[in-house]
Amino acid sequence: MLDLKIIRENPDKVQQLLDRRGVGKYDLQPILDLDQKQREIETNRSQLSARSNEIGKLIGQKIRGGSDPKGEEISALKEEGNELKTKLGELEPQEKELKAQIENLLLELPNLPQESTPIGKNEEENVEIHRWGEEYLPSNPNILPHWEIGEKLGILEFSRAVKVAQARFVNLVGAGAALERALINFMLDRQIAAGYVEVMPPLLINTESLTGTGQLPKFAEESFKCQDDDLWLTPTAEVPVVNLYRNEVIEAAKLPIYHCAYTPCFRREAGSYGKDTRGLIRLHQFSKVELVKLVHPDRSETEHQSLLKNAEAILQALQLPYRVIELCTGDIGFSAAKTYDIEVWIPSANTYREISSCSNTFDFQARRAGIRFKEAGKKGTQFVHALNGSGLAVGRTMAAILENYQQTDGRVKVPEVLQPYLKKEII
RNA sequence: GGAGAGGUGGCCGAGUGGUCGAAGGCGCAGCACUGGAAAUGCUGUAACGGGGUAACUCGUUCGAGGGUUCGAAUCCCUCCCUCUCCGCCA
Repeated sequence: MLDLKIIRENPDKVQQLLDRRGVGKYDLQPILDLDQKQREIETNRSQLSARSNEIGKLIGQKIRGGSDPKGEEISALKEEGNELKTKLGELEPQEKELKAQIENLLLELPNLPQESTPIGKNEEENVEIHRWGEEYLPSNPNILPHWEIGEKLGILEFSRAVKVAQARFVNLVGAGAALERALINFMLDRQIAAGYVEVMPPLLINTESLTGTGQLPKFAEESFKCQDDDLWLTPTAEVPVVNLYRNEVIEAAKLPIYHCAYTPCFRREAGSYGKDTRGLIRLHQFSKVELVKLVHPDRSETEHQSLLKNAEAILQALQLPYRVIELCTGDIGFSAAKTYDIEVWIPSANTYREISSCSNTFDFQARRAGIRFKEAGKKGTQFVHALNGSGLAVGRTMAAILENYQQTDGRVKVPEVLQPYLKKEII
């Protein structure tokens, strides 16, 4: 959520930054109008409240001082109090309604792109930052797509998963299931060693949590919702993990907070019909190890860089070629001010595909979720900066391994760092 | 799901109709003492919103939302959550 005060004080600047996401997509004027009305009413209402409070105190004092509670003096004050109450009874609901309208509009506004986020209309204008591991590009010219080799090896079952659930689900068998577990453990072990504290949050999460991180109210169609409860299947661990601290005031000395979490993630993938219909790239359920940081605002850019490095380290250890791109203003997510995507080489597609997204949301999520910190001796509180990144998407990592490590005999070599986990050198 | 008890400031905890934004403690900050520190003493210390350059000032907030009253942390209603006991269950 954007700071209403900043919108009010710099409407042109805010509008200009929002326009970088797409001209004409967001209009601040309705918010400014409602805000002005709201403040007029607030000024008026608080004056009446002040008098009303004064009367209340006065009556108490007079009665204690020996005035007749049924006498004329007290009755006159009560009368005035009642008149004020009638007026307040009209103003209060108006003010409340205006505040709710402003809140609703603010919740629908995306984050402001960071100044340094490259300006662009869509993904075509993202900027490549660097590539890594071209020496590991596979030389085998006859690589089968991962879903074919997976089914051949009997470790991926798509049609049986469809029978149990529906399209875009997979069943992992034998070494497939073991590889998934190995990847999860390997990723967690590495990130724990890098300083992240592992958490296993609830996978069913409430509406307030999804609102706190920005998935709601705008993107309700992206998540699975339980019919009889106010609970949704988590689309990413970012949501439960960031919301662990919702409405908390953290001591500054406790920052930064680093968490890693393995969770299954559930996404409806509405609107992506026809894209990546085969394989592990786009499923309704997938595993992911997520990194979350809550940090002091002064450190957030440094922390963003190191978060990216932590995600990259996994691919380097697995010796999978990848590139890092910086998303342009037209492609960054709703809550993000700046995002780096890591894309891994997928030989069958002859291209790099997203395997991690590392975003700095600045105070956008913290303001929505009420995550603040207090510095000793300083008055008031500040919002933390919340950052998140995948470290990494497990299914896509498996896809990359099944292809990049595919041997000419149709078997798949196990990456060296995974061998201790899998207790196997080849699948 | 049934019965009972509870939810108060960064934390703990007192407070059953007015002088309560709320005692006391912890924590934190400043000062004194000290070579320095600890201990001790004194002082200060809620958040959010409006107005004001500022000093400051007005309002809101005691789980959430309604209600009673001139006046609610305190009384009433609904909901959420926590704890104890019972039931069910991996």
